[in-house]
Amino acid sequence: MTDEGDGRLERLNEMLKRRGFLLPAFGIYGGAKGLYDFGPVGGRLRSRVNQAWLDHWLQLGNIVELSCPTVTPYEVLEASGHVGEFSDFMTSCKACDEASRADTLLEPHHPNPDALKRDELQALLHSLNPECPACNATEWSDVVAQNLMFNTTIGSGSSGRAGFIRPETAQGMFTSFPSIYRHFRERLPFGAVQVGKGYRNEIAPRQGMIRLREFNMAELEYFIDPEAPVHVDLSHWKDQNITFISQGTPEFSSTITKAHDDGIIHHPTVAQFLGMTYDFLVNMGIISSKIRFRQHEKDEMAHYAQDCWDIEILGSYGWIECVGVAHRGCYDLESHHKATGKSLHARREYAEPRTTTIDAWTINGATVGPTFKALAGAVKVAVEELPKETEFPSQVTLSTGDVVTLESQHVKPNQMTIKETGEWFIPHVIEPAFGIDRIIWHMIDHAYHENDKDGDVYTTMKLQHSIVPVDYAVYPLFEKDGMDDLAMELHRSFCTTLGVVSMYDGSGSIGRRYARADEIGVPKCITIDHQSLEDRTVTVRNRDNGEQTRVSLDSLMQ
RNA sequence: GCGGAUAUGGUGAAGUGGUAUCAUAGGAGGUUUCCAACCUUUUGUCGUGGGUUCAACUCCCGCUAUCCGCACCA
Repeated sequence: MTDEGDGRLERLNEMLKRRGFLLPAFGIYGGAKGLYDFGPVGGRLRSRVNQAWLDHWLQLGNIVELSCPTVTPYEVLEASGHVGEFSDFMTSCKACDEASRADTLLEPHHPNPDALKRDELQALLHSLNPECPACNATEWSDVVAQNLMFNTTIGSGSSGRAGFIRPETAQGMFTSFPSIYRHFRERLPFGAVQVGKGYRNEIAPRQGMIRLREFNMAELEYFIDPEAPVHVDLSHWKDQNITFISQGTPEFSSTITKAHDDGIIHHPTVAQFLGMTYDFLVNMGIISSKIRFRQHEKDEMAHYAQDCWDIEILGSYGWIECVGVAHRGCYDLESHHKATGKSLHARREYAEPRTTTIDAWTINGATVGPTFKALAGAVKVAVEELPKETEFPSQVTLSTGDVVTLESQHVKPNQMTIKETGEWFIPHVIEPAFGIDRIIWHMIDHAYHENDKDGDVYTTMKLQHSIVPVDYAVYPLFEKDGMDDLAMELHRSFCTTLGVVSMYDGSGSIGRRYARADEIGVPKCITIDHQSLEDRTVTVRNRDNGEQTRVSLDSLMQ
């Protein structure tokens, strides 16, 4: 086998271009860094993976699909924290105007300038005055954050509004929370999924499909009541051994079920989603031994996250993070709630209504007001805290420090019963976020097989049948004697069947056509030969073992 | 972003101061009753902008992109 041999990655990339899986975008203009086309073959593959992903999560039964805009107002991403965090700190030389990264300038003077905050960088820059690499001057402008999001203006001219092209799909689902909440009759838990594009203006996109400036992502935002008991059956994953890396531990093998029982995975829903993610990846053809779950270190996690896992896949570029499953707490909804003042709460009804009986004193507004004027508010608070046995007149110390004497005319008995049937809270969010491009890359990487055939490399794409770009290739053995007509009839029949992709190929020898089909992973090739003309039977060739079976044409056309 | 290398048909590569070669792939025709066969024929190329020159794919400079390190990486 030449599977791990030298140059495999180069041959794979060359094939992906030649066959139209993946190509540099805008190639006739020289290409554009970090931007890729899914070509004539890859386009179909991508859309099938997207659909498979949606179908997988919709199985939960309480999930809706959303599609939110990529163009997003500035304020949304400011509230979410992206404006602050997706940035590099830049400064410019006052003499020559050359822009430099502040942390880079300070590298000779500080052990770890990356870790500094903007103000610290600026203070250090202005005290040390490093030389400009371009002109050797030592005067620097204030440090500004240069954002890694693509910014844009929504609308034009003076009425234009600052915005960004979204760096993730999640924010649209958070800002849609009220309508999702209403859709689900105000009953948690529920979730929203979205498959779409995200954009990050990376400084250095690298490694083909691994770091892109425009990428396909798929996210689920699952909203839960943090106090509600969770009923999740994790027994489904009790037998699958998976490699884990937990906080502060070396690699070890366990199952999702056990990792949750051991308290390594903190939340049962996180465990469930890790299991569902594992199932999805394996269904897509990812080799199970090349999947591992890595838990974020405490200092690696975003401050609001309660638990966070990367699902990494081993491929030609090493271990690559392809999915993240994060328990984000109430951070996102709370942030948008604070920024807008709009309610992003859910209601939790008590099992039994809680009644509070008050039997004490309150103020008589008609007399307290004129008597105490500005202090009346503080008087009310103080009076309502007095025990029922209090006798008047009475001296009371207010929260302001003032001491007042209350006469009986200032107060009146306060007797009431308050009944509360529930309370409002901000739901917590558990978010599986998938990098679809990275997953597709690894599907291809794992499906790509090279065999030695008469000294040449013979390649077969052993993609899962559910997501292959082409389901059937239909060949006339020769394009004459009516074999071509019969093949075209079968091809047309396939094409009119919903969800089936068929490819007619009459060019070249039959062996060459099989080889072409193997290279893009067509599971079944159907050949019309002379016998077909007599008895309407055809040969069906299996991609993975080359075996041929003879079946009736009409059974295929149904 | 820094350092190094590279950029020639769809793909992979040679090569030269006088508009370019090979393999493979693609189209057409023929042959062949099933795994990249063969024959004929055909399509298509020097990343981009500028400079030097009678003449630049070739030399020089800029840009863009790619690859490898480093750095960065939600």
